[in-house]
Amino acid sequence: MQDIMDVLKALADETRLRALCALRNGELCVCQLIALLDLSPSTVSKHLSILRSARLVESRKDGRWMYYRLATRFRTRAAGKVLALLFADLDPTARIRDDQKHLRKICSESMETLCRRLFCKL
Amino acid sequence: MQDIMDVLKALADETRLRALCALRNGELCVCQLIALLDLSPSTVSKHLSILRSARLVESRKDGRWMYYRLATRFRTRAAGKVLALLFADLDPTARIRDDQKHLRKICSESMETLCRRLFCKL
DNA sequence: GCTATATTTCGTCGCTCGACGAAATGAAAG
DNA sequence: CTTTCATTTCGTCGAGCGACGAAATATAGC
Repeated sequence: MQDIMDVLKALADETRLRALCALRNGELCVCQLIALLDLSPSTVSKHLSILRSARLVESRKDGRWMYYRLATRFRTRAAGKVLALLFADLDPTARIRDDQKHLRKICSESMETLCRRLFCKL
Repeated sequence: MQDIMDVLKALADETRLRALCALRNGELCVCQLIALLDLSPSTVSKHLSILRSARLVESRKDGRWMYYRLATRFRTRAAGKVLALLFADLDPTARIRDDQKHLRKICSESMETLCRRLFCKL
């Protein structure tokens, strides 16, 4: 029951749904998610830790960058299928379409220049 | 997006999941749900109004009793399927099994005697 | 070993949420 | 039409959540 509740509570937040949708096309660095979601690094990090606790995402550290991706094996039987259903419903929403467009722009940039823009106040 | 969020937020609460599971076998009166969930009438009523706002349940008034049942048509395409997946995962949990047992006892009683026990403090 | 930098942790603030009791509503029974 | 009773609405309180900035952590490059 707790596992199921963790998953549902993790899903019951628009920002986290946006992050999950963004990860559909493959792993992303935290700084790319910060740029996409337009929130403070600490806030984004907290959201990602909630998603990871629910086993909806997995993470991998590479040098100074931390990459997050959708989980491959889920904690509850339903989680994967629920996620697929949610994605189908979320795909056509304006917010997610905007995010996809925004994400393409973000990913076209190198991570060094992205981080420079994010952290050094230019 | 708001529709999807309403559904997910409605599902992200253990009490409301228990209520939904209880309604799988057919409609129930508010007083039966009060007895099952062991919460104050106002609290249960509030939970049910949240489920109704999300279009996960429908209601029907019959005399002095208000009956709630699972919705037949859902607001979002995913909702019905998500619910089915959740039920499959919830069914084997201890909490839901206890509720099923408890519910059989509650439903074996007439609503008059049930309400008498609930409201008149005997 | 420092320094710079990407991310997380911690503490705090304001808001939402779930709980309740009291009061309001509305249908039934007398 | 008044009373009774099932349910909902309202107001409030405490707990949890999402936001942030500051400080801590960890890795890369000098």
